[in-house]
Amino acid sequence: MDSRSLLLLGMLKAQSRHGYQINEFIEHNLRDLIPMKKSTAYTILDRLGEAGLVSMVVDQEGNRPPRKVYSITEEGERQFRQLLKDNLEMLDLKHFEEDVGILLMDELPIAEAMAALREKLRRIELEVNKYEKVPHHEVRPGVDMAIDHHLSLLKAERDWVLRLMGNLRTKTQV
Amino acid sequence: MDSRSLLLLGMLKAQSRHGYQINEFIEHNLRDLIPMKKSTAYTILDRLGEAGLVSMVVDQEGNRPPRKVYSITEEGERQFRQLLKDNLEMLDLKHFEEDVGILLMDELPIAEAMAALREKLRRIELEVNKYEKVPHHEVRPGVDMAIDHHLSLLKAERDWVLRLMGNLRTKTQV
DNA sequence: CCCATTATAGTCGGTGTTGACTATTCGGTC
DNA sequence: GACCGAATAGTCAACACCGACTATAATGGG
Repeated sequence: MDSRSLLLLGMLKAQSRHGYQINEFIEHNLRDLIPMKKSTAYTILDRLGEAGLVSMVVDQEGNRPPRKVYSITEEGERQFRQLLKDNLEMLDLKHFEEDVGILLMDELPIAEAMAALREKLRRIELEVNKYEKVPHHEVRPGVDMAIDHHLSLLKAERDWVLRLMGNLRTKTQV
Repeated sequence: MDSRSLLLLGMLKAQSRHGYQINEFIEHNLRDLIPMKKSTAYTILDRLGEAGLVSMVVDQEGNRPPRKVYSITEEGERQFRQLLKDNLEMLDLKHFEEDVGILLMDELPIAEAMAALREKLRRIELEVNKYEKVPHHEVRPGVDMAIDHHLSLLKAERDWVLRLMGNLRTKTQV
């Protein structure tokens, strides 16, 4: 996925880091936004290295386990810029696993479907509350924007489920 | 992915079909909603067969290539019902590749970022128009609901991008 | 009569991702 | 002084999914 390369290049553009730092940052700051695991990060770092977009030097302090410090190259910065523009233009059409349930909903008694949708709504509310309580992120203004994005779509989902439940209710009464 | 098993079980619950029919239906009716490819469908059908949730009989007509007709079993129907309830309750938290770009947006001159966002907006509009023109689906009312779902979220995305562009514009003027 | 298309069945290798695992050193706690 | 957790580095097998490929028979257009 290109967005993962973009993320790593972006992190290294801000400053060179060693692997542990990179994975720490992702785990602590981006966990819900872009879940990328350690092993994936290492794979992609290798690939970026082979492509000459990042370089790596070993940094040994005393007897400590050595750190491998990754930096972005000039070619990497060019690529980064292009990837970033592509990403901003991109409309990533998602396919929703939930739609399968929607599609087949009429195979279930309405009462059970409604119960399931109520549960879903509860989960959405929980998630909305969680994100609304997240404090502002100082270092990267982008983090706030991404969270706002998340929230907007969660709320749209909530509204849609509410509308759907309304429709089902009137249909039952007919 | 469980939703793919659910889809196949649901299709076979409505009626037994042979592999070609299944893939045809998905390709013609669900292409944008749940993009599942032939090879994946066969893999999952095999797995469902091993688990005893579907059965298969060969149906040879004359000299034609034989058809393998898949049917749902009783155990399959039980599983289907459970999977459907799970799916309706599910809140599938998506991770948005676009958020990587949002996150790193401040690495790009504002003019370029705005241009990219305008392009993105254009793509959203195209997609909205496309879906708004899709006629009602007679067989499965669920298809209409799923499309409505899609549209709701697309419009939420559009609104969010518009808001973001508004923010950027005022920020530039400060 | 030939050829392209459609109806029918898959298979198989490659890609991206992850979870679980393995090492080593240092700085504290019991 | 023994032991645990955090800091540091990865590796590797397994999984889901897909794209490209292979086969055969009937059918219809030229």
